[in-house]
Amino acid sequence: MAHPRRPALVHPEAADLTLYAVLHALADPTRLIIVRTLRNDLERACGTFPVSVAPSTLTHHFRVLREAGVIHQREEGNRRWTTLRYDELEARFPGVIDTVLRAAPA
Amino acid sequence: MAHPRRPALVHPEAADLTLYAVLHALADPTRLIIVRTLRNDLERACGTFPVSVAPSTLTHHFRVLREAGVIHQREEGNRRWTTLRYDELEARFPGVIDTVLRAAPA
DNA sequence: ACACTCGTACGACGATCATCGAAAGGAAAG
DNA sequence: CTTTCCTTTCGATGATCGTCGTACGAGTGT
Repeated sequence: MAHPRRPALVHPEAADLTLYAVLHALADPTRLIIVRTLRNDLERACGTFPVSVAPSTLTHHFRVLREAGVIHQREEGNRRWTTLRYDELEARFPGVIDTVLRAAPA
Repeated sequence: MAHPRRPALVHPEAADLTLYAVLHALADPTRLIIVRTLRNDLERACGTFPVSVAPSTLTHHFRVLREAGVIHQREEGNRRWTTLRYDELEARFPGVIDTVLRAAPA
């Protein structure tokens, strides 16, 4: 029994986010693609992001983003739906997401 | 003869900067203190930053910032003077520095 | 029941990280 | 010349990172 039950998804409170964790989460090409995609489309399933890494690597990046408070994930049947915690990030670190996305390569 | 001559300080061209390296450089409390200090005061000597790490650790952080293109350093006698490459950063990644500094804890 | 899909958990790998102490260089001051 | 000061290089440490293959669990659909 490797994983007896899917562990509950942990999302830090908005007040507990640190700028360092957010910046570190954004400082990676694959994760920045994820964030930019979510900034355009509201919600997406894990497998539908235009990235080119192995599935297990993608899971790792989602965890980094989730634990930094950048994304929110909810489960629905077989899929895991992901959204950007844009409003909370904007309230806590105003302008950071959009400024970084605007500076990021296309 | 450990270091026969002080190696010339390497500063990347503004066009060669990557957002990932800049974000990674900013994603550290000590380095963010350095950047904020330089945003206020134009130029400072290495030893005059309000940080609490060992001198050799400080040298490491300056190298990370320098190689990411965030700061510029010049030697003068015994001291090494450091400046923020603000105009170049602003031209390449508009708003990133100030937005991050505004979001950073005091 | 069966196969298929979606996404994860568990190692494992080499690479990089932040930190420090010790030693040393060069410059300045005595 | 000798001492002191500023900052570096080197080497080491333990931690974390990004990547992947493999195995698996839970849902979906036939």
